[in-house]
Amino acid sequence: MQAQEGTLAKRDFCDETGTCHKISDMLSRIGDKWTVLIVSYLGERQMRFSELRNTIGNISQKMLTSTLRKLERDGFVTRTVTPSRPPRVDYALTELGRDLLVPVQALADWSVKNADRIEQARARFEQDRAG
Amino acid sequence: MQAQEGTLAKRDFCDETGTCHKISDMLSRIGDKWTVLIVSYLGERQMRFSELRNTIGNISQKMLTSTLRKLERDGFVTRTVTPSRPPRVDYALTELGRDLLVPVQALADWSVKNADRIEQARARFEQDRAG
DNA sequence: CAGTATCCCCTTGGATACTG
DNA sequence: CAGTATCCAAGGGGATACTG
Repeated sequence: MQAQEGTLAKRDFCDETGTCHKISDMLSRIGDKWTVLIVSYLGERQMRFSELRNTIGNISQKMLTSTLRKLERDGFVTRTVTPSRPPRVDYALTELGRDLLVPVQALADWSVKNADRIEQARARFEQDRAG
Repeated sequence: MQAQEGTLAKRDFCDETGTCHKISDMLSRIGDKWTVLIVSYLGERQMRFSELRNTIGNISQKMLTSTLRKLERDGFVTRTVTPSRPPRVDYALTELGRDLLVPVQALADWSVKNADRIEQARARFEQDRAG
C-alpha cells in the first residue's frame, strides 16, 4: 500500500495559494476564549447585549464588545440598534454565521467522540514521564 | 417555519455535559500559531526535528519543541528517538492524529470556500466605518 | 443599556545562549 | 542534532471608571 487511503496530504489545506494561511487565520479567529460560545448562543436565537452578558455570566464587557465587533466585521453577526431610552442593541447570526456552525459542529462532534482517547493519551504521557 | 432546518442549536455542542468546554479546548489547542501547520506536514510523511524546522522555515526551536510535546502528550504524534551520534528524532502522526485531520480539513475547505465572503464583509465594515 | 477608556496582569512566542 | 534555559516584547483579557 503506497498511498494510505485515509491520509490527507499537506497540500489539501496548506498549498502555496495561501490556503494554509486561511485555515490558520480561521482557527485562531474562532479559537479564542469566547467566539464559539457566543456564536453558539446566537445560533439558538437573536439576543441583546446584556442578555448575552448575563447568559454567559463570566465574560467582561470589554471582551463581549470586542468579540461581537470582530464577528460583525467578518460578517458572522448583524448588529441592530434600536434608538430608544435606554438604547437596545440586538445581535443575530447571519447566513454566513449559521454556515460556519456546520464545520464547527463537525469538529465539536469529533472532540466529544475522541475526548477520552486524548485523555488516555495524556494519562499515558504523565505515566511515562513519572516512571 | 418554527424551527429553521439549517439552524444548529447551542446545546448541540455547548450543552451542560462539558461539551462546550471540550470544543473550546480543542479549538484553542489547534488554533495556535503552529499546530495545524505541523500536523499538516506530518500528514504527508514522517519527519525529523530539523527537517520540520527547515521546512517550516520561520519557526523557533522553542515553539517547535513545545508544539510537538503537546501533540505527543495528546496522542496526535509519536516521537521516536534513535540513539546515534548525532541523535535522530522522528515525528509521525498517530491514527488519532490522522483522524483529526478530517474535521480540520472540513473547516479548511469551508474557510477557503468562504474566504471572499468574509473579505467582502470586512470591506463593507471598513466602508461603513469610514462613511 | 450599551458601550468606551484606562490600567494592569499573564500568557504566547521570538531571540539567544548553552548542553548531552 | 535535538533539545533546555533564560530573557524580553507584544497582545489577550480582566477590573474598574466613565459616557451618550
